[in-house]
Amino acid sequence: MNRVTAGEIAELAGVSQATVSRALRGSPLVNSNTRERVLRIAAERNYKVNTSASRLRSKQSRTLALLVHDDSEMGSDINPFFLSMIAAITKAAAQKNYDILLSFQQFSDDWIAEYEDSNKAEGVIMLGYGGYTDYIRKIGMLDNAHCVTWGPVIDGQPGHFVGCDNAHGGYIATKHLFDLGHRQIAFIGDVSDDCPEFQARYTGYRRAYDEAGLGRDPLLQSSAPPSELGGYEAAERLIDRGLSFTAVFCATDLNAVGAIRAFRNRNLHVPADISVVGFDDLPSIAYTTPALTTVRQDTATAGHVLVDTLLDLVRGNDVVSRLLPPELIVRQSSRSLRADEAATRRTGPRPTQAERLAQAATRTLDQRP
Amino acid sequence: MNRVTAGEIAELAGVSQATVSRALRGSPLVNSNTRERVLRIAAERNYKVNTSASRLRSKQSRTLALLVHDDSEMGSDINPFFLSMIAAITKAAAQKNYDILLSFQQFSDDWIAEYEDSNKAEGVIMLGYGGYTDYIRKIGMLDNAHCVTWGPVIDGQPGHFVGCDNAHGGYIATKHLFDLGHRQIAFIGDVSDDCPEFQARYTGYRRAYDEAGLGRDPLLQSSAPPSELGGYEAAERLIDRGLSFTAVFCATDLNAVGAIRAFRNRNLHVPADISVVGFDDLPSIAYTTPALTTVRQDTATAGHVLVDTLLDLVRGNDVVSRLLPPELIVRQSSRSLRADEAATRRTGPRPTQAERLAQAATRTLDQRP
DNA sequence: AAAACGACTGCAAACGTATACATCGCCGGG
DNA sequence: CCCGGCGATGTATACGTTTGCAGTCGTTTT
Repeated sequence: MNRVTAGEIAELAGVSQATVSRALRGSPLVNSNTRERVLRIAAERNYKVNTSASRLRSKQSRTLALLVHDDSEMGSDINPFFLSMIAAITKAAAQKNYDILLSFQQFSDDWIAEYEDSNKAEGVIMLGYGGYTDYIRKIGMLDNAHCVTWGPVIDGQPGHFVGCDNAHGGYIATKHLFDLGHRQIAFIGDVSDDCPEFQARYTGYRRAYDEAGLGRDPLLQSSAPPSELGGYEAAERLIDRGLSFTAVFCATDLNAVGAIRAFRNRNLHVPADISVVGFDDLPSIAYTTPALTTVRQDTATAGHVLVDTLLDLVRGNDVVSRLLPPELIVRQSSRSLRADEAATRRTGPRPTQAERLAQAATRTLDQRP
Repeated sequence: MNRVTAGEIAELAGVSQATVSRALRGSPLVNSNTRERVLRIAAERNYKVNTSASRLRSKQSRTLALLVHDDSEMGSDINPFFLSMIAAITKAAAQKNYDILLSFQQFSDDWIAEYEDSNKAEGVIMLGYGGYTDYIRKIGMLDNAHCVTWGPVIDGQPGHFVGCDNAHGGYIATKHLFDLGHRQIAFIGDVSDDCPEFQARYTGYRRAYDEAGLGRDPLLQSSAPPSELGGYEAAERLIDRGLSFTAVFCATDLNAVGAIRAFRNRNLHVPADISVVGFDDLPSIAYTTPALTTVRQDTATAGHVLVDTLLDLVRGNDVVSRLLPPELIVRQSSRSLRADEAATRRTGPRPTQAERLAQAATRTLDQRP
């Protein structure tokens, strides 16, 4: 720890310690010559402001706490999407000269008080508590709590939220498939009440259907927990229903990867027989074959909005929950039916996708976990 | 921020502020009845020690800085393995009552001074600077710097390091393949001087070969940058060399995923024709088919060791760089040749793996990125 | 010429805690 | 009966900064 103090710099510069403090903080009160001299000497001596003293006096910590939810006791890994969010938030905070205090502790009632009352942080950003709405609601009740949560934005819900516009994401994903010429598009995803995000994506899917003016067979929706296995099983159920469909929108990339595996097992090729679109743009999903068309949440923007919103809250400004627009990332897993049909006209008939789908519906499964 | 101070608690408890401080910090000086009363009142009033004041007075921040390397300007994502490390480090620190200050800033010379001199943190843990040995060397020169780096541990290198025993990891991975009956085992990975980690894994691979007492064809080593594409291309080169091999050890899971894709393209099945073992146990790699046998670095232990080492350094204890034992995670991507041979004896002859490999060597590639 | 002003700067008081040192009461040994 | 010692508490100071207030000095206004 540094032994050089503002007092010593003051002595060297021939001014008072107060002037040193003002010069360093860029106060307009100090003469520019004086400021320059002080800054030069401070740099020479490698002086750094003691943040503890500064914070004590100014009563500001210029620090935000970041609480990341962690299921790892329950076996599941931390959502890899979070790494991108954590980095984005930290960088956004750094741009505003705020530090980030990281924690994976279990959430508890007085967690926020713990950090704010002790002057460790001015506010808290919560990541991964989207499903824990009951907890969050409690926090929302604390009017004086400076807390912003990344998660589903629900009208009228107390508290402050920033999230991705999941409905719009579901809409553009599904519309993309319609634009490619698909007419029967299935949906795989968890639409239970616990997961407002997935419900919203489903809502967007239906809106795209409505807009296309096509009848939608409710049996094309297959519910699945947000995991690879969930997607696998949901896809099998879809096939076994014997319905005809040429594309699937999956509420999360994990579902999509599982679905693709299920299709492959039934000898259905992606994207030749079935186009698949996912959601989340999980970084490592890029390693799958074929590369997955998906909906990305722009984490850099999310980080900035989260930090800005929290700082507004801290400063007592009015704050509204905010929805961020997602972005479609087109990769090879979805392809145009129209180009397909043209090709078919040129090359003559081949087994149609419908025939292979019907065939798949009666085939036995190969071994699987 | 809290308005309740130790002085107010003192008044309510009928003691002096000093006694309150002592009671809260568990000093043996204070009578147990008094302590109990003070603690009760403090809890009632929701009192939290002001850390700024505490740190100013005690000159200890009870905080560690965590600097994570970030290439993202250069397009590549942050290594997902880091999320697990970040969480482990943060939890390990929390157990010692230390906070973690997170940063993805560009590394700079006075970064550590910045944090230590300002009393923001007592030390720094660096993640992802394994390749930046020239930078790290500079840090190592600063004797008074409290800095521990996660990365390759090289004898005689200045500075303090904690890392995985990559040589042993390469050894157990390769030995696993020998134990399954394989005799020709290829190696894919970056063995350039820039990457001591990968060199060490290669060393372990060779040690296993030596121990097996088998001649090792140097052409079975195919160099590859640590990416999926690198693995893909390296695997193609292996096939095109026309050598015979039944297994591959890849220096990183990314290479392994690429190699598996290349094999599939050449109609070689994993693990039926070729067994593959990776390294890193990247969380999302679990979504590949088949699930990848790999070598895991135990991040929980790594977190504890990093924190303990850094705290030793801070407290002036002697510190030695430490190697952590990796662990083999067996999944379906590697299988026993012996069981295979037994099955072949039962079911009669089928095209041998060698035949398919030779066939693959002459086949043209299908389209690829 | 006095007064008012503006641009700087210094003085000194907090901020809330930790801790060295002083104090106090009490007990037991000499 | 006194004194040393011990356990428990109080007193007072220092940690290094920020900032309200007062002061200085030179210039402009009346």
